[in-house]
Amino acid sequence: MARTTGSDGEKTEAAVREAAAGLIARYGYEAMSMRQLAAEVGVQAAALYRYFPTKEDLLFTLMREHMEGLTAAWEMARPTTADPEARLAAYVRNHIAFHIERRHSTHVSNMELRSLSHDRLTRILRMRTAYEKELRAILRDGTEAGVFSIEDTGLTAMALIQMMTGVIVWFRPGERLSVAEVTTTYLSMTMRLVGAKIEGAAAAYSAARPFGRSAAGV
Amino acid sequence: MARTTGSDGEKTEAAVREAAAGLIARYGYEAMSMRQLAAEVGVQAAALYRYFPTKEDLLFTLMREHMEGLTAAWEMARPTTADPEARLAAYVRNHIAFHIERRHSTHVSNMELRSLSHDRLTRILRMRTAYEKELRAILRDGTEAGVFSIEDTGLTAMALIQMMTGVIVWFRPGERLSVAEVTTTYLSMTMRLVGAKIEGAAAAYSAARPFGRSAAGV
DNA sequence: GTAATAATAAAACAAACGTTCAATTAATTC
DNA sequence: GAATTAATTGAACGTTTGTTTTATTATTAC
Repeated sequence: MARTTGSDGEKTEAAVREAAAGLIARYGYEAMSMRQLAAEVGVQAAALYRYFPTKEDLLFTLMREHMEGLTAAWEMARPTTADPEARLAAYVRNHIAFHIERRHSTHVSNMELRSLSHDRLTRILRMRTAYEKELRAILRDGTEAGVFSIEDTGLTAMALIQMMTGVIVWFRPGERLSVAEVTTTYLSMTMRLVGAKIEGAAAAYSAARPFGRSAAGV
Repeated sequence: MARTTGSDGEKTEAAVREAAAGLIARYGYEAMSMRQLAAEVGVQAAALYRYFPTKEDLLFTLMREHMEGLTAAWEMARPTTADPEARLAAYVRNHIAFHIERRHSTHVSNMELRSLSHDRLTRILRMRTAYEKELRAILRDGTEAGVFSIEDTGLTAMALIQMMTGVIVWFRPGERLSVAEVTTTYLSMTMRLVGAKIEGAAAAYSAARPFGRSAAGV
């Protein structure tokens, strides 16, 4: 056989991306074979090469789009206010919502960096650094304004990001806690961790913002 | 050739473990070939099978010994006092020290769980759960005693562990910060995160820290 | 309806994989 | 010093890997 009835390049490519993210998240990049991926999509392995020249190109595409999506989400969510607490709350909300929503690509982007070529690794890390820099700026501003008490901005930023991203390791939608509850708790922990001066600030923020991305699911 | 001069089973096995931890941490379990590992050790691939029947046995051994080591280290470090703050401080210190000291096997144990068979995965996860349970007990005791203010014990435990273990992602010995400095800062962050009631409690525990109080605001 | 193009299948490739086996030599035992 | 055991090599096995090539069919354009 050859071209199949109803076949469509765009649909196939999208199916490949989604299946790849799922398989790599579950089994790992090296462990996922192109034949396994093709079977998941419902095509032959050779068909994959119409969309991605190599396996690594596929991996890189997933990672690049993950980082572009994260950056874009933050640019949408970033508040205009200069208030460090409000900005930090927005950062936490956006980060958790995005990563829970895209668990698979988050796993891929965090665990499979070592499978990228040097150049591509550099490109992904540059995007990641730029994103983290936003958090450091918030922490620095807050410290200088006296609303946070932080010992080391860079170290605190890393600790916060590890803590927040770690949600995807144990969080499963539909279990004990909702996304909104998790986000609220993480927001409180974050505010205490950075020593936010105003007591109950976290609670105030979580009460005042029932919208936001998908945080309002309950 | 056959047996080489000065060859010793115990030494070779130790060399295999160490080289395997390093290679798996750097390239991943699936990406590391037995030939690559053998070359690192300085033997032929077939020689590895004298010590580990399969590649997965090797992985499992690394993980089991990592968890056994972590458990043993905590049993040594666990204080006899009932004071939740002292116990939490000891837990944080032990966790960070152990994971920085064993970066490679930590990477292996955290990233390669999916390559274990079902039974072995269960065994490793059981050990891990038991270790994490200790932290939850401390947090619960502290909350009941009124010295911590925590919203969700289980969630806080996961957040803390992710935060602490995340150190190995960015920490490199001999760079900007020493192990002692990192530990001190993480201890402060932890105490604030759990809402330790006694103001300055974190500072008290880190009284011996080698740098100033609000040193790095930049 | 016919020509052009897009999408896929089927088969094949060399390379690399984990693992096994027989042969061989070093160290140990008595 | 002969017999035994421990440690390792070198070659080979059957699979599986990512990828390429060629042929074939569905869809689109005119």
